[in-house]
Amino acid sequence: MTRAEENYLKTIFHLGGSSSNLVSTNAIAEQMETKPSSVTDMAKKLAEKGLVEYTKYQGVSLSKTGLKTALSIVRKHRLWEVFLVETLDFSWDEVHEVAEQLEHIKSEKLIDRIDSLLGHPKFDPHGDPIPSKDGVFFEREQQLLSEMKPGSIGVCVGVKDTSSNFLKFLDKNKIALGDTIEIVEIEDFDQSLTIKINGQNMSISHQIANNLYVKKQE
Amino acid sequence: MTRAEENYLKTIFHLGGSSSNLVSTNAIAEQMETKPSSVTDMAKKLAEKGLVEYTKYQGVSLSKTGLKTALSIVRKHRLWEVFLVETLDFSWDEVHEVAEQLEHIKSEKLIDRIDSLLGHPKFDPHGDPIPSKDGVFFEREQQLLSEMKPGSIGVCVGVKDTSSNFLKFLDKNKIALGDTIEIVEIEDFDQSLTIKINGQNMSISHQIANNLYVKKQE
DNA sequence: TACTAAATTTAGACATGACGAAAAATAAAT
DNA sequence: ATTTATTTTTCGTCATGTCTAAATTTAGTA
Repeated sequence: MTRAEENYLKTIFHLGGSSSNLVSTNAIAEQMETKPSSVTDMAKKLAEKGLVEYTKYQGVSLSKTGLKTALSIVRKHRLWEVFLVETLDFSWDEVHEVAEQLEHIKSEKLIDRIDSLLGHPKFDPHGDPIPSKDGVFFEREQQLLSEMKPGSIGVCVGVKDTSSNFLKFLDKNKIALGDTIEIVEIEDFDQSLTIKINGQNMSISHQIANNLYVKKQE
Repeated sequence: MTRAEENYLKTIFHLGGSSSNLVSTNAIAEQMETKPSSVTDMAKKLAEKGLVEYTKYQGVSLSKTGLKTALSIVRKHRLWEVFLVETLDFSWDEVHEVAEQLEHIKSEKLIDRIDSLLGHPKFDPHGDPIPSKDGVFFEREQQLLSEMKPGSIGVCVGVKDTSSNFLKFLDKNKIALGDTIEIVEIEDFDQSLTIKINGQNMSISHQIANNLYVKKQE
């Protein structure tokens, strides 16, 4: 399994291409910052190897083994992110790039030991679930903060955008995973929201709310 | 800098190709388990980039920047080995392969943090010195056990052969770095030695003694 | 339904890194 | 000094993964 192949599988997974759900060549190309023609080439190759199902002009989806492989890479990526934050004091906006490299290290023993060292974490620093060794993980019930109604209360459980810029913004404004957020008001004009967090009211744009996952409190 | 280039630089370094000392194409090919013709190709490329000096039919040696690069890779390799042993409980015969992969991870911050976490170790699990960030390292005074005379005493400080087989043999026979070894006798017939270690006499072949570095005690 | 626009694939090309066979240079030996 | 053997290089080829330009298919619209 080459690095390129692994990256394609991972991308298809992130675009939702599991359980016969088709992902378009264009979508993959855009996500990977490559050209559609390159994606077509690779789609053929992965289909040949039985890692994806591919029908010309229709798109690709992960096969059973393709999904298994993708999950193992995602598992490694997320565990390394936890390691970088917990053990090496990286901040959550610095870990992605490095984890992109570390996820390709081939050693089952290594990732198992990292997993143990960290106490078998269930979520990465951005709140994304970490698949278990056999590919099981629980997609947490969550919704975007932007989908909540005024008056409702939620706990911040994850971020959609993991760009350094967005994460630094959250740090600067003292918004962290685990914080409780109450929607005070939503502005009709621009959908910006007033939220109550850490006992204080603050205003955030729709775009911010659209990239924060919360778990609704009853 | 590609992975292949890094591996060539590392190999040239290990074959002693620094400070204008020429290393032959054949030697590199053998060490890397590749063909001399491939080495020639890469030698040209590295010379083009100013990482080695290369004269046709003469051999290659590392340039100043080539040496610097090689040292940084060796540093990473050895620090990762320490990490695997100290933090993740790998045994010293399991670390090489994984470190061969980890040494290519590109993140200065990562390796600096690993270095800190480990307390800035000076030697790797096989006794090889770890270059500092600016490429300085002290080659310890050492000699092969096979070069010692009967009656002399030394402390085991490193291994020449780092193969899993050899290291497992040492484990099995309770020979570890730091142990004091006295040469009791050398057999004329086959150069096998009787040594006193941990208060007990044992016999080891010349080949074993030829792969153990000791520091002579006065 | 026919036409256009968008998405996708094909075909030819390139860079990297490796290989084998044959040619060239160096080293060794008579 | 000339032949022989060894080392090293050159040359053509191949696999991987990418790209551009052109051709094809699909989808959308009049």
